[in-house]
Amino acid sequence: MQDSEKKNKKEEIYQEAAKLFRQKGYNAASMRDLAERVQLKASSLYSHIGSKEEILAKICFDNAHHFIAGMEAVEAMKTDNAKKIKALLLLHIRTAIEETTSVTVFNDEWRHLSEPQLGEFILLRKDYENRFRKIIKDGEETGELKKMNTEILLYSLLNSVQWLHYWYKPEGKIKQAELEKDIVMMLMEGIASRKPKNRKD
Amino acid sequence: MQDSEKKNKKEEIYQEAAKLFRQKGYNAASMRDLAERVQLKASSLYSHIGSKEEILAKICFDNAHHFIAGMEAVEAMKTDNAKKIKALLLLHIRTAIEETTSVTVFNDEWRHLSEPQLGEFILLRKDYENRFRKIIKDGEETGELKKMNTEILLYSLLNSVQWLHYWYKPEGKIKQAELEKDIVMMLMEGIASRKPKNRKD
DNA sequence: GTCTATAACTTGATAGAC
DNA sequence: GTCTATCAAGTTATAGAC
Repeated sequence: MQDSEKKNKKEEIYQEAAKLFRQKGYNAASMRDLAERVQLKASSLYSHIGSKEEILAKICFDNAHHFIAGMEAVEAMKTDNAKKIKALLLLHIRTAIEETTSVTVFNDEWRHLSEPQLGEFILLRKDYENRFRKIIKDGEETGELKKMNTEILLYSLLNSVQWLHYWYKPEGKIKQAELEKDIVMMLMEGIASRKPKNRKD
Repeated sequence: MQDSEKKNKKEEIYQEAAKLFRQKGYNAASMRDLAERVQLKASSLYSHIGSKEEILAKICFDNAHHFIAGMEAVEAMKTDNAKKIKALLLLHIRTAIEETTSVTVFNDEWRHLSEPQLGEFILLRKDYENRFRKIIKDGEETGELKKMNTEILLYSLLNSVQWLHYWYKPEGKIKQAELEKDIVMMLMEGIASRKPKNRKD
């Protein structure tokens, strides 16, 4: 089974739609556009899918559940909070690399969902953020993390890894291992080099 | 002159358009929408502006020039590179707070520009990034910055401050001074607290 | 400058033949 | 399941009266 050529048309539509939504944005992407890319007429799409928004919803909720599953795995880890945060950063980095297209749509286009799906999606986001916030707060209490505003810390971390797809090209020069190492180092220890001012050792 | 009420209609249209583009995204925002908000019929808008895209272009290029002007000021500073980077972070933070709406549209909606404006805009972006990259490289050479991949450092810094508007509310609890202090500290020195393991002083 | 009317087009989605 | 034909609604923008 040469998986790249034929296989399931429905699957092909979903994948091509994600690419299209990513390239043009949800609203600028038309069903005629999409149909052409899967070599169908626009009306034929509706034998496979229910509506344009159904495609967007599937992409958004699949990714939301993926991140929540990752969060559950991290919460179950028996380690300190700093390691849990590192694990979450890696979850974001790896997903951004392995599922670039769909995670981009998830990140950028979810707001074009309409109610009641929009509300449900926002609840899932909030749930994820709350559980991330809990780990940060625990880390602050144990003294693993610097004393600073929890919200600033939470969202600065998220921002750093949530928008990777805007510049990182998996096929480019930077390898995944280097990306993971440097981002984690930078966020945990900062960009400034330790000043060898009062060195003793 | 009660600046909030009457004044210039053209100015009002631009400001309201920025709000609308931010709320709905450029494509989902209609000229009828916009007209209603400035209490005109859609056709009357065209006595003040040339086209929908002209509004988007103005927002995008105004902001691009603002950031490039800020970059020029920083380049002219007679300080080390770490301080220049701090100054650029503050430029982003302050702009995000003071010009939330327009900087959001600038950040999120520029890709809906059409050629040749799109190409020109991308050149301005690249120029800004190149000049930022130069400061980082200088800082790496002098040993002010940790040794890590320059691209990762550049874009992680930019990501952290470019997407502030997604969570920071100027009218919320966190004050601007705290935001500036914590973000700069976090990026320069990381989130992990110095371990008091081998303390000597 | 603002309006009504409308041109010219694109949108998501459906009906029904094959 | 795919097609042609089409609908109803929405889009930006213009023409021309006032």
